[in-house]
Amino acid sequence: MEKKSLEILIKNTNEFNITHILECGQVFRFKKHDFGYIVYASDKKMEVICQKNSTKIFCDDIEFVKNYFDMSTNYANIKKKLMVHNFMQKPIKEVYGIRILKQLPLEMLISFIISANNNIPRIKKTLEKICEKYGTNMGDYYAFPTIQQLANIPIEFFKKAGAGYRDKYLYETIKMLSNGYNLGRLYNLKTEDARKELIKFKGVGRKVADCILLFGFGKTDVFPTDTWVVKVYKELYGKNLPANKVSEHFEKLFGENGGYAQQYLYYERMIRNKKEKINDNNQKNCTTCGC
DNA sequence: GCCCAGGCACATG
DNA sequence: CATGTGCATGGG
Repeated sequence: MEKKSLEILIKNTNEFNITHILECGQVFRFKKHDFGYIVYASDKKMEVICQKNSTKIFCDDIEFVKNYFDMSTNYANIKKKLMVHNFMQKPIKEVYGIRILKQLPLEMLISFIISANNNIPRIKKTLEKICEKYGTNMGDYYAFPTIQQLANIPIEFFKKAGAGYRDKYLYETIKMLSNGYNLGRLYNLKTEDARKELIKFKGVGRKVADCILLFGFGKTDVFPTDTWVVKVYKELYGKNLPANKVSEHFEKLFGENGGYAQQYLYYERMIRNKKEKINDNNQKNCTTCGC
């Protein structure tokens, strides 16, 4: 019983670049293929075909796709506002076309608890194992587990899946959820109040809460600060500041567009590090040119 | 072996 | 309020 697959065609512009959207660290359940990507979100699967001038997305629910990729927001307008600040120009030019995906709050809560002091490949692997074992079988993929399904997971499984010491944070958080905590209520709270609520969960501090607020609840006035953004601040202002102070600084500077600015700064800094590493390795391995 | 990764909980000044 | 420490685990 194959479901009918519908198609949406999106022109590649400075406001839509599928690689930058997926690789900028806001989403973990996707796989790269030679034709493009397959993206899994809540209980949906999206097949992304990359072409020269456009991107095709196949899914059985086109309205879901439009909402997921935030297609009703005017990104050109947002970028214009961000580029008032000179230091934003390079990141926006380098990693153009980022959009903030509208993801499932439950999936963000679990994903970003796992993300703390972790690396992206391992975060991906851990989430994949959880979905494969406990998510609903959708035929050729697995949905993200519901609260009821998550509540069936023994704590040992989280460690086996690679969550490490975060196993107890996941277990405690899921217990709170299955005892009736209403995550959806946070949509209607002001950012500051919603953040206080999220920090009540084990394994959720300021940074993890801000990622959930931005990627799960669409609160674009938050500016999540991780180790890379701390480096960005150091490079811009010449001094180190604790992460919460860095967040406060940029949230004041960018206001309602802080989340968009953060994605550009975070991703550009991370890409730059990756390039530097490759250069270092090339130098080490180079035995012929004497460089 | 070392250091680091989309930090947090917890203990202590 | 601020600062310091331990933490599972895999990759470079």
